Amino acid sequence: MRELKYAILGLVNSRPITGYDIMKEFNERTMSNFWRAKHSQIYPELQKLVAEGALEYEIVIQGRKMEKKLYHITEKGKKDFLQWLCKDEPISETPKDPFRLRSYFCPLLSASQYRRLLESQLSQHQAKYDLLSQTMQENYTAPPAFGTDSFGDYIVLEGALHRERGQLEWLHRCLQFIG
Amino acid sequence: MRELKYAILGLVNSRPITGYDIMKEFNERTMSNFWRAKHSQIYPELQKLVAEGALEYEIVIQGRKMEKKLYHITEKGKKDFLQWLCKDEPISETPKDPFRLRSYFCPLLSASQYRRLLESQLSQHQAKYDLLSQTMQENYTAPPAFGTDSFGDYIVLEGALHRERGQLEWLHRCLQFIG
DNA sequence: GAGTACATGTAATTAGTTACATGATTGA
DNA sequence: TCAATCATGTAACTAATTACATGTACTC
Repeated sequence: MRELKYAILGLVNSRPITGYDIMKEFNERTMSNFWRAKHSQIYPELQKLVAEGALEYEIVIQGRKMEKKLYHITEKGKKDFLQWLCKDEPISETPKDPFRLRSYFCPLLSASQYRRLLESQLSQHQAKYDLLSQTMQENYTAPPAFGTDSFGDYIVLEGALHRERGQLEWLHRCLQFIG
Repeated sequence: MRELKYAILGLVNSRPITGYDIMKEFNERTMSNFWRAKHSQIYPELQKLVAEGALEYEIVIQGRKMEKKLYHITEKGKKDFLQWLCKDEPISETPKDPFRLRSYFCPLLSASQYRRLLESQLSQHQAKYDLLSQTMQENYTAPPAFGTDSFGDYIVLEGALHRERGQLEWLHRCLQFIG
């Protein structure tokens, strides 16, 4: 489905950007709440998108001589992206989840062993939830209006909070069962 | 992390089983709520597990001459599996989500276009939730005790319900914002 | 006899991770 | 000058999907 392609096109569409900054978006910014990619996947994809005519780049000199490639979207890239954006696709496959896989086989563990695993998951998910909560508080006093630039950011952050909340509730329920 | 390996070992550990039936577990049973695999991935992995000494098989004749391979777990396989099962691993990476990717860029769509996408997602997730709900009602009058065979089945079904509930709540919240 | 489900495989491709590899810039 | 970060790439490998390929058994 070339999702990485469209994730990149979306970013370049919003502003001229380097491969390095695209990587930061994927791994450190809001984007990381629903898509991640390493630089080793991003750079080849950028080259492919230039070859396809969806992107162009200019060389920019940083400092004395370091070369950066600043990518711009082309008309073709913009058309491609907007066409993808409004497509109504069936809900994606249920994501693979290694902890649920363990949980499925948990009757083979002792209660104390499984409790230990649950508590570890719980504390990590709680930390993640707290961090998301904090980001929300620090960045939004009120929900931004639909159509404003930050609306996308806001709703996916809301989505991440809902997802973590569901996860935490489930983990608490599991703990409750094993007593 | 060889998760497919352990998913298969867990199934074979519970009973002697054919590759075909493993495929059914992955794609039609409870397992499909947190792990999926096609037969083209399962059969080679089974061969690998036999080569590793984690599984053995016997040929069983079905009808006149059709050969089935009935897989059994070995002591080594059992040890491998139990060792994996009690391992406390860090929470898995946030799953990739194509609809959230679209949502992130939704300010480029009109309200009616994005509403259409949201409503489509909503009805599909609602249908999934209803199906899970029904499965729960049909199979469990009361939660099974920890340690019983059906406990694993039960909690991952609970997990799937929590996940879908979180997703539905988020989609409703998005709809609410665009009015 | 036809259609569906049972049963098992391989080949080609795409997606993604880990490791290898290099060099410049910035701030302490 | 040292360390962290900026910046860009490739190679090897693992994971997963799609397509190709074949034949049997069961039920209507």
